[in-house]
Amino acid sequence: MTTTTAADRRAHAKTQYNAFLAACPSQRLLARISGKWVALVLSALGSGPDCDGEPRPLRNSELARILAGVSPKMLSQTLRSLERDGLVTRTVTPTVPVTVSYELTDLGLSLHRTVRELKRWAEANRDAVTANQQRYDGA
Amino acid sequence: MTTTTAADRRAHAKTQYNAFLAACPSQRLLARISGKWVALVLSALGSGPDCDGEPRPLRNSELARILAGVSPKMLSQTLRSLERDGLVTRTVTPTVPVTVSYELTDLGLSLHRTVRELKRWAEANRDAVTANQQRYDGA
DNA sequence: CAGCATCCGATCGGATACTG
DNA sequence: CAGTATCCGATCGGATGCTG
Repeated sequence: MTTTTAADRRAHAKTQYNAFLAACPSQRLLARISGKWVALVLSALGSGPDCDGEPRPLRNSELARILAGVSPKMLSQTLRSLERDGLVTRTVTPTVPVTVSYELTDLGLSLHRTVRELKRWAEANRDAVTANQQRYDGA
Repeated sequence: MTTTTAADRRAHAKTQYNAFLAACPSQRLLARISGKWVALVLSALGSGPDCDGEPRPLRNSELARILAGVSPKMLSQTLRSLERDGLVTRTVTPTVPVTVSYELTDLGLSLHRTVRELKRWAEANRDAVTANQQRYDGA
């Protein structure tokens, strides 16, 4: 009985596909930037504390202030994953108490520019999307 | 006792910030495209079944085949949210059994182009990021 | 000041089974 | 064929408390 069921085939396809997805750069990138705070951190570091200036390094506490609602845990977690990917650098200055500052790398800067494109799309089409949603919900 | 604690202030800031985030177009956009299948659906509809052609409408089952590992639930859910946002159209042809096809709207097409930029960044920098991660993990 | 550990609720996504 | 409903595990993100 070589009954290969549809479920079997799907299971196999899924395994294959998961492997593909895991290697897929687009998926990895999306996973990277889709965190709740990632884009905001990139934005803060890439546009300065007022979100409309030049890139410049920021201290942990400055970031915490700019990203008003962030918990220490998520800020830390976000920054470490960005550091791991080589998108930001972490610099420790051994003052008392210690000072830590974060800065975009060139790689991070280039991603920031790309993300800004997305942001522009969002700003340009926000109203259209909202209108579509309301039309859809009303129908 | 007007002891406004740091926690109080943070709670307030958080409420404010959550409201801001909810309205923030960037956040909404990220929430939109960061679903596991959203980018893949956009990509399939925007580049044809071989992911390297012209945009063209696809049937539900075609999408299911292209996105090999997707469950019916997530495919449906993803498509409906995209439809709600006015990024895809859903067309029902009353054959027997019914035929449903999905197609990018102009809005969806413009988002697809933006997402492709991200994808290009990912492909161009995948190796650099992977190398950074390995260096980080080894250290 | 910076960051980690723990606990917990909310949400996401998958498996399965069922309807028009 | 297309879509829905339910259940469940995994993950995400927040709150709190503690360390160097």
